[in-house]
Amino acid sequence: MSEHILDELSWRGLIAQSTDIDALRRELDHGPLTLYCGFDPTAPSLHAGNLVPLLMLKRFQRAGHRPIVLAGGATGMIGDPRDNGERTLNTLDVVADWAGRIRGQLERFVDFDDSPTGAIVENNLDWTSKQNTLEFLRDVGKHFSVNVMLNRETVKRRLEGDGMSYTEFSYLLLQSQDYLELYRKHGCKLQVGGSDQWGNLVGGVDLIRRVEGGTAHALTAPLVTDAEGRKFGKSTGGGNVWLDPELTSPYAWYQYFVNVGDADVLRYLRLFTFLDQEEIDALAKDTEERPHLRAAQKKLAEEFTNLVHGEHQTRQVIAASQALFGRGELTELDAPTLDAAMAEVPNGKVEPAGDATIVDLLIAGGLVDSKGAARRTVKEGGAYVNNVKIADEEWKPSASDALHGRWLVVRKGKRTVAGVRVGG
RNA sequence: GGCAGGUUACCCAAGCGGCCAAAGGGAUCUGACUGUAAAUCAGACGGCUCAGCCUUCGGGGGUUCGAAUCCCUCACCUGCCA
Repeated sequence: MSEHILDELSWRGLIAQSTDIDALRRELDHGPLTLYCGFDPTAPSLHAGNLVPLLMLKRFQRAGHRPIVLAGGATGMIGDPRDNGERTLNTLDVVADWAGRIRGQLERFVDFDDSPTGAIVENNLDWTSKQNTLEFLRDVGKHFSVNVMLNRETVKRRLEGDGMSYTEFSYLLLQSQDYLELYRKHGCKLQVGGSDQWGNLVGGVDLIRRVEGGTAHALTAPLVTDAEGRKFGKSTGGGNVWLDPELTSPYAWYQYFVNVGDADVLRYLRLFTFLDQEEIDALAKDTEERPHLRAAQKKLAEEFTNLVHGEHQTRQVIAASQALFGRGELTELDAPTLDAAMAEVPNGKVEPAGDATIVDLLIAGGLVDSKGAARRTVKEGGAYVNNVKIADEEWKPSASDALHGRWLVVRKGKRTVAGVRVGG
């Protein structure tokens, strides 16, 4: 007998808050339960942090339950209130475009079939757009107490700060209505989300009880932060690590997770992979005894890249990483290996190869934003070509520097690499 | 609609006529130490044809030898009043 899904979520550290968990456990034991999680199109792609609840749906599906992934085509137009101020509304076109992209990404993480556990995809715009205002105010709004809404943490903070528009204030009602809709349409009785969603989830639970007299559940996962308390999945530079390979290349994605700190890696393995306790314990031991091998980080990066970009792509980026970070000399790489590695990292080109200086190479590879920054890098001793430190701003590569006649491997600092192709 | 306060670099935030490319903190980058880790220490952190020059302090206009700093005006934000 395999372990109960709630017990698994518990040891993985995936349960932050829940409504009556014993009642939920009984429901789960009675056969397939339908559950959902919503994802608002606030960007053209999901990011790494979104995978916590998304994988949670998959875990439930594996345990014999039916997941609904909801693209927030409607809620994305309104904006969930956040602490740091009112959002700028995106145009309808933009939201629709993003919702479509995100929907495509969501679909890859759950399995669709005709069985009772086959996933369902919904978009809340489908029911929200048809609704008229009076209906909404009478049928939904009447069940919400402004007193209670004003007591929510985010609302309080916003009222003390820059205030909040009525639009964002209403967000709770929309999400609650979604849950009610899915409860009616699919018998959905569990909503999962990040712990910042708790208020929105129980809003729906209350609405279902008031309107339908039904019992529904809510379960949140902790907000994932690193050991310093920073939000998970923020790349260096502050931006998110995106699922869309156009926004974050599979190589960058892999590298991001290879570089996770020891203090975080085991937790991430529990949160983001399907490895069982035994496997994770073994990696914990490795990290303790042979930290320099970074076995846990490599496994995390491999599993996670696999999950998001597929096996083929994962093999490519691992090969590229090994080529660039391996012990061997770059000059010893054969042409196909080098070409493949260069295809994975950011790359650029210098046309009249003869005149390009190290400053130009750093720019061409996209490693720096300006010539000033490039000079600074050289001055600081952080510029390398083919793993050789370049200390002179005026340095120019000679023809023989180009590996296999075409590539210069330009590096800034210890681990940021780009390929620069020379000549035509 | 009235009154008051505010809008400074990636973020927070000082500056209130010259010594301001603009204090301080955070973030970020580089170096040292390491393990493509963390912590720590050091440096950097608008752009360029870089010992000099150019463009920035919500937008526009003005005063002045000189303005982020003073005046006018527009926009937006917040609060109180209507």
